[in-house]
Amino acid sequence: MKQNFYQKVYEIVSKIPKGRVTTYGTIAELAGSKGSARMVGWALNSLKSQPVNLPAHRVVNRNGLLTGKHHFGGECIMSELLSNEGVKINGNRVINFEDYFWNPTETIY
DNA sequence: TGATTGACCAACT
DNA sequence: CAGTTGGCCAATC
Repeated sequence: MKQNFYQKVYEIVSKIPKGRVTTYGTIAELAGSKGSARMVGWALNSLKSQPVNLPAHRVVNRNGLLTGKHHFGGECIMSELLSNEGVKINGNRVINFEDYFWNPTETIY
């Protein structure tokens, strides 16, 4: 069975290593639709009602900004989680984002 | 079924 | 610098 966009998103996000972050656009691209970064957010949004536990806090926007922080149930939750894993956060942005950036294609291959 | 929305991205005004 | 527009695709109303 072909994996849907959702399925791919879940798969990729669940594979994000601790202390790393990735972007919606990258996930969307790997999932098969580059322009569908919004769908990634949609998928993650559905996670709130699902029994799975994906590190969605490790997914940030293209600029390394924590755009989804408000959807974690709080404004500090996302930054707290990331900083707890070793990812330094400056307000709503990941410090040294390029250095923390995780490329799914390298791990999933 | 049609219209709206959505945790984005890029470009333009 | 802030606001708008177009694009992308699927879910929800």
